[in-house]
Amino acid sequence: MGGQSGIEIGLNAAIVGVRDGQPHILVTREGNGWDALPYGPFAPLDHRTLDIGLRNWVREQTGLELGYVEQLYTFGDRGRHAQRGDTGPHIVSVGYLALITEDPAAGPGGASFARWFGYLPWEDWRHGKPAILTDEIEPRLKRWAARPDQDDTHDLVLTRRERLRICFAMEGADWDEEKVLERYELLYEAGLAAEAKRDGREAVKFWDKLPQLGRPMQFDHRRVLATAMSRLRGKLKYRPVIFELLPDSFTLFELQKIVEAILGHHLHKQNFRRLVENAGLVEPTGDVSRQTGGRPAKLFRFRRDVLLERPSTGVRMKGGPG
Amino acid sequence: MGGQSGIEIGLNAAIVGVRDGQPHILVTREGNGWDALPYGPFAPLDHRTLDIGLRNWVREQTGLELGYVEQLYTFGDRGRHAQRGDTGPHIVSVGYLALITEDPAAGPGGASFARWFGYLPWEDWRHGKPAILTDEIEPRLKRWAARPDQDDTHDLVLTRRERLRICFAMEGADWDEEKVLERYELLYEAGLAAEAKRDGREAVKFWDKLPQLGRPMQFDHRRVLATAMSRLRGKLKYRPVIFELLPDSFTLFELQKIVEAILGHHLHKQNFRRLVENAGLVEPTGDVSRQTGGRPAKLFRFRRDVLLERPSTGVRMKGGPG
DNA sequence: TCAAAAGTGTTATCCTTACACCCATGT
DNA sequence: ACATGGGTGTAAGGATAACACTTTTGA
Repeated sequence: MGGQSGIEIGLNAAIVGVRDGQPHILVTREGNGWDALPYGPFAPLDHRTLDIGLRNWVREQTGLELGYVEQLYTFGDRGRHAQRGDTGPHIVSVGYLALITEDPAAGPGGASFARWFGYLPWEDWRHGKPAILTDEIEPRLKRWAARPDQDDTHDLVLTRRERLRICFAMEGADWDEEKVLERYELLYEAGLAAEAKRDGREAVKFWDKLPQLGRPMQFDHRRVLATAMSRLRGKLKYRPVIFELLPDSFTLFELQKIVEAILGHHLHKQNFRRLVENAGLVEPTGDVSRQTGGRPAKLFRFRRDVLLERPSTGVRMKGGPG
Repeated sequence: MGGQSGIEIGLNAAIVGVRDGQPHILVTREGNGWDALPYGPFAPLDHRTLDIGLRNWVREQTGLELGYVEQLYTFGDRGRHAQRGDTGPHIVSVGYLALITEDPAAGPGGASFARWFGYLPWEDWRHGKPAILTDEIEPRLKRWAARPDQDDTHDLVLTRRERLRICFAMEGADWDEEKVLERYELLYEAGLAAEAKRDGREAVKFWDKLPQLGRPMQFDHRRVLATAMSRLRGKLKYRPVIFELLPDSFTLFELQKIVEAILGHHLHKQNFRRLVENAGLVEPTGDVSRQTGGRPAKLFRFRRDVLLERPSTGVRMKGGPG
């Protein structure tokens, strides 16, 4: 077996917060114009665990004290962490999802908040099917699916056409909001993500000029972001994680708007309210908010007791009219 | 920030298969009498990805060609990978779950199949509440909960008593079959897992003599196994992963018995059959099996098409009479 | 007065759960 | 005959999804 040399572990955090009712992530803007997630190497001599390393590192860089933190996945692909020369150590990156309540103060590294749909615009169906899907992505994916897939090393249980059907709801299939990562990875594999070109993938030769399909990111950070979005969309439905993004008190409408922003589609108002209340997720504070644009709304707070109650509670909900 | 030195990435696989209707895992028996999961270091020069590294490594050691493989979690705790002296590199371990259909041939390393409930006996409720819980674990956990928890570094959202209630169904709460990892970690933290003593944890001083609470494992492998069991119990309910453990054709009774063995409790027969059939998970092969001890049973096979259909299909099922 | 959002009420449908019962085979 | 597991039918209950409608505020 070959040598074991020069491994470094990178900790990346997709730190999600809400500003103006929209989900944002904390990014740093690099010199080459590509955004990056907050990133730091794991230093085992300083940090007892990976989680502690991540927290310490984010604190040092941005002053943020992270609350909810969840490990997502560990990626080890050579070639997706490359930048030009690539003579450094092999980097294995551990992705994290963190949820915060407030706007972070801009840290020394110049971190700032950016809308997360800027990176994955095809994931936002709140205003109907995104034009970028119909106009740009689908036609190209169809061409890609028509080619044989001998060249790629993918477990060939499914054909390209079947994968398109499942991931991108082609041929009348339903759009599965949780398949964010699968979609991004497919776009990368098809050479439609700008990162594929940067990494020197073969499939890119097939395309002449490509519009920008979502803002690209440094290293494999867009993949980490996609993983974070997948996880959050899934977890929302069976754990009360959404409240890690909200202030202490909020109206049901605010809650709904944020859930919709995370899921990327509209929900049915009346049923949403009833489900949330019946599930015992919230309790009224007694106050009302008059900033609603309409009738004043009761303010609610998260009932922390639910963490001690039923094993699974979340905001499970199918789609509905806007 | 401190130095970055001597990191090694270990790949561990909890390889699950079925023998005699019971789930087993592939283990190697080490010199000191403690079992270990198949383990190998990640060699980035040889392997393009972590998954490929794991597959190659398992192939070399056991001759097994893994099918279904899923990354579980990456653990970086110093002190839980220690063995006596501990002067080696810091080891970050990436845990995997793999499912196989057939008994493996014993590999050169002397790997063998062991019942997975041997390591986590409190997880098997198929014959009622396990005696080891009532007789050994619960009384000790109550004593542990009565002590203050100043010494441990745990995010103190919950008290020890609340954690017991949630993880171990104390005070009338329901047993959540998916909390396998949380339970094992709590036992470790309380010093009730033999690994805690090996790792030199403080809490151990509190106990005089402890019976063996499940077979311990080398390094943090029992934690990886617990993670695997948690994941499998959860995933079963929304993805058709169970069929990765079954031969091409099987009776519904065999299917049910294996699901029960994974979940650790009995299911309601009639409803199980209907749910599985209604969900379109299986189709009859046309043959029957006469090895049933009763009326011959129709043989079924997994309908691979479901992978192309509804976004979530699995064997979701609440408990029922035995 | 109107737009915007807060709220209430009702109903159809599906899924889960539970119970009752008959069928075919080997010993 | 009887034990064992295979297999079918049906009904109660709860959760979801889809409607329609009223109320209260600010502009």
